Amino acid sequence: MATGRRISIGLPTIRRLPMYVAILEQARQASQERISSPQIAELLGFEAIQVRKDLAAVGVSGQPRVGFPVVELLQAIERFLGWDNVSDAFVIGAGHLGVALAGYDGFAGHGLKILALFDRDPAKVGTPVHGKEIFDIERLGELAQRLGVRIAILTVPDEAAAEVAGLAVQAGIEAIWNFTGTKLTVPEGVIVERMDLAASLAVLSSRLAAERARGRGRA
Amino acid sequence: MATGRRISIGLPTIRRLPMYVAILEQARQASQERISSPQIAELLGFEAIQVRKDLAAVGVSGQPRVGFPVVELLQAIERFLGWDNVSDAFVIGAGHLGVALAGYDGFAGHGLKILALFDRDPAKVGTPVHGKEIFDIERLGELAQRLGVRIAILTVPDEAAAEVAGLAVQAGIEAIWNFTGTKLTVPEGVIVERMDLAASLAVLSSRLAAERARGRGRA
DNA sequence: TAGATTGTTAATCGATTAACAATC
DNA sequence: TAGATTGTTAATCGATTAACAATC
Repeated sequence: MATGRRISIGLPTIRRLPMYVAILEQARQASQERISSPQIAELLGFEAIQVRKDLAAVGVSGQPRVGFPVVELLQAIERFLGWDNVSDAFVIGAGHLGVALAGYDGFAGHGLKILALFDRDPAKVGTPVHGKEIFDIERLGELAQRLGVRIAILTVPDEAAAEVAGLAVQAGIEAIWNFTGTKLTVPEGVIVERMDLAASLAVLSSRLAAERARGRGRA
Repeated sequence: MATGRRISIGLPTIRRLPMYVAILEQARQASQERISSPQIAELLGFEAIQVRKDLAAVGVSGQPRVGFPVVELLQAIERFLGWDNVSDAFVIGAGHLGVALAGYDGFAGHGLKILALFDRDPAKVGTPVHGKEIFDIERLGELAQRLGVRIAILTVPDEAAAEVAGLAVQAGIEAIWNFTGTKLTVPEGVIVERMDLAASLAVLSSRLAAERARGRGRA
């Protein structure tokens, strides 16, 4: 029942919250009113105690023997994540990845709405994709101001990332979701979150390499 | 100098290794022969002690007062990650994201080569993208066998993920790079690595939400 | 030599897991 | 009531950071 927004909540917990959201949405769809930590743990493949710890962090209490209220819990997590109201965003870099993200409809449920794309290439400018306009990057500041956009999704080539991030900051962007492989340096107060393809691939391929090293033979 | 492949190396370390690779490649390009942990730390924005710990984990020694040998270190990390020889992969799901990944040329340097795509939609089958054929998913087993492909990059809609992952496992796929929002259950021995868009977005948007909650006013 | 850097050993920190009393 | 589940407090585990002797 408590709503206290805790000062600090661990990053691992925050990264797990979307999984709870997915589970809880399923439960709501099935008109399930309450769900217990062992149930959630079973569905996600981890331990009940971890579920309870995570849920405690967002400040919703359960009821012994019954579990947690599905709708209330869902709302609390979405509120915590800021997924309860929509934030507008621009995609900068209308390459394959940028276009793919602009067309992804899963963001709608996560409080993210992509309004438009930006690119430097005149051949792309003016040709809408997924019903969204592609503007010249020159117009980033003007349009960010006019539309009050504070989030940029950065999908330019690695070499251009630092420069374009600078433009974004100048344009008043407050948060950059960085899909490039480049580490960005930004003024204090600007949020950068890296979507790290290479890190994920490293985990996959190192495991594969380890397995290969272990299991010789077996033609 | 030592090459000992340590039994267990922490996941956080593995996820940082690609950053070292990027830095080291730059250094090599600049014909720099040695690089010190403070130098690397400066470039990546973390502490020298962490760099030394990470590098120790892959088993290359530095020289006091001089630093680490750039080329040797680079090779050691790439060998550890399995990025030193190419693994073939299929993209399953020729939607926007799948096509974007198939066209991404950054994988070449990371030991990953996408040979072809698969989709269920007859309209997509037979129309190559980025010079790569799109096959009917029915042919996954046959082609995986014939070409010896062991990695699948899963970019189908969430609802189809579980079923298609099952097909992939049946086809002899050993490692799945999962770009869907669905948690996959696979037989023991099959590697699944999740590329978690939602987790990353959660970190970004929760920080934004926290900032918004803190800094009222300031029109 | 003097001094910067490595690598080891210890201390700190945070996250996960365990144990269990409180609750309905 | 009996028993399942919560939430708290403690224990464990692993990762990061600090301190410092060894090295060239």
